[in-house]
Amino acid sequence: MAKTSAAGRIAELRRTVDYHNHRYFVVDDPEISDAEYDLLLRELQELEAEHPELQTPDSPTQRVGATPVDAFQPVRHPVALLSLANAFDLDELTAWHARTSKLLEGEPFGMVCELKIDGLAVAITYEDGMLVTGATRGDGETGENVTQNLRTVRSIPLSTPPGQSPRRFEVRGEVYMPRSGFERMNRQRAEAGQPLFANPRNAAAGALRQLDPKSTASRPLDIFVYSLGWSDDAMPGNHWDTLKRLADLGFKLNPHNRLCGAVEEVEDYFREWVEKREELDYGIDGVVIKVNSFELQARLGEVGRDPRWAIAYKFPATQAVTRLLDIRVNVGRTGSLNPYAILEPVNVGGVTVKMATLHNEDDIRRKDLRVGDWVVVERAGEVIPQVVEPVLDRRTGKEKKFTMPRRCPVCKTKVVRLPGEAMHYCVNTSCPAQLIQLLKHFVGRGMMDIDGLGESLALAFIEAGLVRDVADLYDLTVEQLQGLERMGEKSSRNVIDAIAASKSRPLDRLIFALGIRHVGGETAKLLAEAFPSLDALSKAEAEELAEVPGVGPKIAESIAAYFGEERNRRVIERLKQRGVDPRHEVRATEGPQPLAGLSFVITGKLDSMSRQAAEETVRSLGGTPQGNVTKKTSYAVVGAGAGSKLQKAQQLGIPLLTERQFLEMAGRE
DNA sequence: CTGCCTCGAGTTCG
DNA sequence: CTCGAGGCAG
Repeated sequence: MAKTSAAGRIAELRRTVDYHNHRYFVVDDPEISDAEYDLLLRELQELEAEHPELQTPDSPTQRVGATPVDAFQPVRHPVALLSLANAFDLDELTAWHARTSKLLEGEPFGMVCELKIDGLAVAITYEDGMLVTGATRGDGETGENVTQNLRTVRSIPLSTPPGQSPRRFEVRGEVYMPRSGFERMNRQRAEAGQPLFANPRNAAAGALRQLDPKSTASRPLDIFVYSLGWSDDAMPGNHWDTLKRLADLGFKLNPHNRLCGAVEEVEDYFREWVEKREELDYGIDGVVIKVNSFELQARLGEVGRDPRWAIAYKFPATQAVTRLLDIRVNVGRTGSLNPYAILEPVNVGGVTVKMATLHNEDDIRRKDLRVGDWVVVERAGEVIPQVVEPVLDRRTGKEKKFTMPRRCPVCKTKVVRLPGEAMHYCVNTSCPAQLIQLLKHFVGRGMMDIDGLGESLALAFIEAGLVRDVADLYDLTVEQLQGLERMGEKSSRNVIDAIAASKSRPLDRLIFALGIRHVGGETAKLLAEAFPSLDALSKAEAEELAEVPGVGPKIAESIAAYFGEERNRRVIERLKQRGVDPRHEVRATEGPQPLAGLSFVITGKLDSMSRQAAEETVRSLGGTPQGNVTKKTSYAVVGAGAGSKLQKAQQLGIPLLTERQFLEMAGRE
């Protein structure tokens, strides 16, 4: 190929590759396939190899070309990267807004809201349309030169459109690692036996500090540019328009930036993202609010190192450190001894945490938790707090190791731990602790569903000696209840009525309500299908029970053992005498079954119905609702605030449905 | 025996 | 929601 035509083709290829690179990595909307892109890139590489004199540093082939360095050189920032003052609640935000209004003498001002990305701040300088330097934030004054590594981040342009950008300018942004990429990378590292990164932020920091740019290039880094650091040409007079200019120049901006007029809109923005943060493929730890006009920013100035024209509004921390005051033990319905932590009250994610479950003795030992330790408590996304780990640096040596009590804390019976099992059990079936838990279970939703009978009333029944087993409930009278604390005639009457109404619960609910070990709602349904009455079930031998699909030897043995106990037989007998003896009814399947053979996972909050109702809908139309995403899942229905299940579904490539699509499928729309 | 998948049990705060 | 454990297919 003649030299001139080669030069022409190279220029054309660079434009085309740059364009598709931008579509793929910045706009996130590719126009051509990966294979087509690779072909173009390869052609460019070959031509450049044939004509080395035509090579330029901004060519898309030159992202990873540099040789490893020994150390990073310091880079002084011409304009310091400022830190931001933090606001932690709405009051502080309101106060900031009021202060700013006052300083501006009541002049109205627009604000730009941005997500505060959990990554690393960088400053990237361009000269004559070419990327020349990339540096970390460092202390704000001086950072490290990581140009070669930043060049490998595909969403950072190596050059900007000629003639449109200032001769020299600096953009600032946050380099981060997407969660999906982080997980993929950690999986690979695990397979390769390499140490894992604790979180995407550490992984991104590690990637940026690789001395060999080839290592950086293999990590899934990305960037959101959030401001112009400085420029030697005129740029727009406010932040919002500047961001738009930067997007035009090919920089990747966060799509959720928003221009707001009133402080209420800012609060809405914040509240919106507290809720939706889990939906993003990257971590955010708050929102940043900036006064839009540069002129007003200049008038507001700075105090110390913090600009007065911007504030970072932090999300409530999802982790906190507090003191583990004590480890106590509860007795569950099955007799299991459940250790839990008493914590020095601490605010985690906006609520005060005083207690957290510790699961079992092994778990405590694995984490090496000791009474008196300072511990990290987490409440990330989920509602339930967890004790994550002890803070070993703060140990004094006075902490005490925990051992499971040898006797039941309630009835003092010796506890048993079967070989191979994680839990300790109190085997005394008439232990009062178990009775209260069993009673609570019996009356609960999904079982006998007795309205108005909660834990405190159940406890009162037991303490007053009115109830010794679940059958006693059906002998209670209005007069007896009125004798109890805080029980008037009306509420007593309601409770008695609710107890009477529970006699007509279906058989499977009653089986579930009995609280037989290993028998939950699902297994109870299977049993009710196979044995049409309580009588039939109680007479079944273990072998017969194990015939039921879904019931194996363990469950069968547990059921047989339950009905083998004299005490339980008496309770069953008395329940029957009191009219609690439902028969399994074979419900004819009716209506169309458009979802037959399909399985659904409902995740997040739906607008038009509860999750239970949605699961019931699936079942009634012939489908199977699932609790967890597996590769056999046909669809995941995604509501608001979906979390780990959504992630899993995406990983496995399970088709996702919006609530609307789901309703259409179910023929409810 | 191993590796799914499913089910059961316990769970915090307001 | 998470862990542990049971059931079952390969």
